[in-house]
Amino acid sequence: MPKRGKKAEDVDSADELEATEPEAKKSKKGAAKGPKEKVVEGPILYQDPPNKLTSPSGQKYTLKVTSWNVDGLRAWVKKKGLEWVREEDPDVLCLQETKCAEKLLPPEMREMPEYPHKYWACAGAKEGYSGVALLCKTEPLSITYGIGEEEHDQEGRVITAEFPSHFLVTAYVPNAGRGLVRLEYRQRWDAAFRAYLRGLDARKPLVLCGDLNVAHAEIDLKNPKGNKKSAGFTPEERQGFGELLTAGFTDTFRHLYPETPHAYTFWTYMMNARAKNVGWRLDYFLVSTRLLGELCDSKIRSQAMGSDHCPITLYMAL
Amino acid sequence: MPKRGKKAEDVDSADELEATEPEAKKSKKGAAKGPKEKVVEGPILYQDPPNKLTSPSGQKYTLKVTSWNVDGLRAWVKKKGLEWVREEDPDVLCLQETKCAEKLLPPEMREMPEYPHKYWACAGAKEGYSGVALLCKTEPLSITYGIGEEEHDQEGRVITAEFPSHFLVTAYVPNAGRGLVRLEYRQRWDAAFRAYLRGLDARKPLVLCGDLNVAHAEIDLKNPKGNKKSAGFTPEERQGFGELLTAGFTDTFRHLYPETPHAYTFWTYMMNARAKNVGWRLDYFLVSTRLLGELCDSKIRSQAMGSDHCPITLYMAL
DNA sequence: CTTGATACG
DNA sequence: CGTAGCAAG
Repeated sequence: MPKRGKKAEDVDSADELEATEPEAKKSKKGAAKGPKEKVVEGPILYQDPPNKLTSPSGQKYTLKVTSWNVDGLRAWVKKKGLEWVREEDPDVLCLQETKCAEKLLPPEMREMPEYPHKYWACAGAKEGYSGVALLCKTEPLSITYGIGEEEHDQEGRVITAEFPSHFLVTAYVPNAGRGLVRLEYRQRWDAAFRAYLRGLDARKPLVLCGDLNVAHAEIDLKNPKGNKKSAGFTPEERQGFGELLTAGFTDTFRHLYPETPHAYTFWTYMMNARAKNVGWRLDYFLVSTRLLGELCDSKIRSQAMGSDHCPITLYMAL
Repeated sequence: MPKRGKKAEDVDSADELEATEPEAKKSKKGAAKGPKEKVVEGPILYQDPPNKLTSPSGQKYTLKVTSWNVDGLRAWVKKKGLEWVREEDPDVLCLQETKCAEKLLPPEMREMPEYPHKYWACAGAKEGYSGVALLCKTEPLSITYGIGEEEHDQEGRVITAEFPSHFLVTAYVPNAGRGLVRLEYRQRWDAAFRAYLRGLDARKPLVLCGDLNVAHAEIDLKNPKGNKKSAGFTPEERQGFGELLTAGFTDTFRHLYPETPHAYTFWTYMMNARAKNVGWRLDYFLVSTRLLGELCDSKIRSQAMGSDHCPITLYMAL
């Protein structure tokens, strides 16, 4: 991800550059054009297609899940995040980066009668860091926190809900950090998390959602060239994601839309990145590959504001 | 000063109490009144009288000084503090609690062609703590920083400007702290500062302004009873102020308005204290007592917003 | 309640 | 750029 104080690694045209670049650009590719024409290159936005509500075999969806990295639950609530959720009305709501101890939850969040079953995981040590939540309309058979490994379960990053037909896992995968200071730890995490998911998958098929903190392929971020050494797009992290797919899981969005570019779920707050759609796809729904017959749609709700990530929604006919 | 999380020590009627108190109050002091009358006890505000621009002997003022604890220069600039200053247009502007390293000064502050002579004192160790400034229209003969004692000169609290007829000292006196953790240090400061001022005063008469972080007498704060153990109103601090007066200096505001109550220069941001005028007089103009013949007026600009303190202005015919 | 510095992203 | 916690007032 882009670093502070550096020259916009992931921004094709920073505001400062726009002023000087155009002449050179036009002289190259606009050679045939008349000198009067003013080239206003608007940002390439992404238009999510209409929701497909049936599975390949024509079954109507029975499960709607929304996942959102809220980047601070309290600020997100103030920015009307909950109103968007009420409109979307998923059966299960998964939140990442809540950054909020349970006792400090906003009352509006505590209430939510639509979701009587609420589960919170918070960072043990550092208050206001990490943290995930899972809210359900119907009660899960069971809930577990973490992935069963001491080293990886101190930061409130994973909640697993067991339902009759499947597991639902929500995760906030550790960021490799500025200067990749935590890349080595991230690789250990990736291996442990993969093993955890394999274990679940051996019992029941699963749905995994959340901020996996990696853009898998070049198509998954605006500026792949400039970010090969940035947290979230290193070869190590990308390969970790690849191994997850190899282990029997499928990236639902990319499965359904294998060639669709400019589909991102995160934009740095810096440099007006969101307005320019200079983003990354870091948030995913992965499913056990044997669930693909039940997959209806995997959506990116780019319009929803309130965080530096946007929400994503999955429809399954389970 | 009032403490966090406690029940408004200095607030006569907290919002929560207002709802329940009136009945009891009315039955006592409103016994003769009809039951229909609704007693709306508005806060007792302070109305600063019109500026007196001449000295007792009838000389027009020649020096106008404004002092303001800005509680963070950068936030204060954003809140249009400078626009108020431009309107007030003093000859010398003294600021306390700038909380800003010189290199981080807002450009608007750097400019200010009205004040070509600008002097900044910042805390050496802790960035964004303490700090005072002195801005002049005419160049002082000399400027010194601190009070000449190592122990007391690490936090950017004093600037002294020498002019032909007088010294001008601006100070941000150390707060005794929550739980009076720094009261002992404060007493050492008071003694050292007093000695410093005595030394100056032996050379030329002086004007001292700034946040002296003490309410001298009961008239100088809303709730004297409840604050005898609060920083800013302990016997130790009050006595320190008394000794300053004994040393040959006069509190100009109180000299001119010996009986005027509800005249404050600070209100905690908490509990809506300013709207209720639950405040303290912590900001002063003291002058060498032999300058009283040249004193025109000492004003409290309670309406000026942008900080938890308001500015004060002195007019002298020097 | 509000400021600013710092950690993290 | 923006959200946290913290220290200080």
